[in-house]
Amino acid sequence: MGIKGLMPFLSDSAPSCVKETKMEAMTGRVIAIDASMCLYQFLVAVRQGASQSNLANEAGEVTSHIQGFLSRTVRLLECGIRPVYVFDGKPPELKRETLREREERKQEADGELAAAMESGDADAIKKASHRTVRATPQMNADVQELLRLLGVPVVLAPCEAEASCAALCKAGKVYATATEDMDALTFGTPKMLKNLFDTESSRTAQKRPVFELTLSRVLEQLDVSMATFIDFCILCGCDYCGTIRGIGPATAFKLLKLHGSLEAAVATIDANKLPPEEQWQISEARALFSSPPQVDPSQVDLKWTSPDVAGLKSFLIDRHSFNEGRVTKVVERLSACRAAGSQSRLESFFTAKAPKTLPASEKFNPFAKRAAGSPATKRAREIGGGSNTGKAKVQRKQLS
DNA sequence: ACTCTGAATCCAGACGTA
DNA sequence: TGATTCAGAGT
DNA sequence: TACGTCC
Repeated sequence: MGIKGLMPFLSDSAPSCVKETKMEAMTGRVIAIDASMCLYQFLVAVRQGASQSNLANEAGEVTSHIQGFLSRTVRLLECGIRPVYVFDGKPPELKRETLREREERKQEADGELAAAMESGDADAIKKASHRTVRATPQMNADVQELLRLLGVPVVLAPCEAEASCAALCKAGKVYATATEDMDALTFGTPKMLKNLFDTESSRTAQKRPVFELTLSRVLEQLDVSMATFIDFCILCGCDYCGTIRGIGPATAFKLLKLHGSLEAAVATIDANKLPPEEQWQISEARALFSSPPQVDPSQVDLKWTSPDVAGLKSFLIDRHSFNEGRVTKVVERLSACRAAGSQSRLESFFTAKAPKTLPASEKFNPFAKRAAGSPATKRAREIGGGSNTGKAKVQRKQLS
């Protein structure tokens, strides 16, 4: 979920916070990853056959998530990235309504799935089954065991994973948080990576680059404090409050600039357009974003160790019916990158990156008129890091 | 006229082989 | 669930 | 690159 419409808004209004990069550029870095989100994605994506069923072991237990985590993690390690997987804890009370709605939709999908199976409509089965996915405690335990065997650190967040990722990043324990969820920024992650796992797959031809977002640049170019940014995100719409019809990022930002505080901005809105009281706990949402329950980074000891080969084989082959030959290959890949695993980045000499201040002229003005005329203004994908020398690198091939 | 929101729609991993 | 596209409401 | 397979 995250913050409604935040990414397009930042691309347009604070382009200097977005930098294009590649996974290969992350070699030697420690990256925090929202494990619960990965788990969900693997369950949705790793499927097969007309019935779109998950992979399963001989006992009939789903193994899609194990397959997904295994191959992705090996890929990261081969790339010299040191991943830290952060698991969700107990969801905050404020999220209750969001979770209730989500569960409601899943139950609807359950019904649709049953109906589709009845009628044998393969297409409908496929669509409905993707919406009925639920991550079970057992699946979380499976993944944690796998990661332990791989020698990759696991962090159990007390509450939202994104909040603990942010804490680790603020403390300098990780370089960035890799997530698709924009509220990582709202939780205060200094750096986040978006699309890190996008594969250069063929079909869609839309190989999006990895985006590196820098929170300090967001605040600088939008010319707001962190507190105001949090208020802005709440007004845009987040998991913890309802949304206000007719208010999106652009309007939300103008209102905050005009009136200073969230309360003052909201006071100018027709009262019966606001969500009901119980879904509009502004100050509670604000508190959750600014000081959420999170791990204490000083208590977290991150270690990457050699894999427990025997344990890994037993877990994958005996317990989960993986093919022995394939597992052997995975183990070989792991030991191959182990040698390169301790490599650290050798770039600190060059990157004495001067924290160049953004010229006032480049600060976002929400009241300025848009540059008219340019026909390509529609979706200006200027994400070149704001450098004015940046030629618009338009390399999009539009066939047909 | 222009901009924005919100509903509708499509899609969702990673690997190896041919 | 997110990204993208389109229609229509709001300004 | 396109497509089938992983369990």
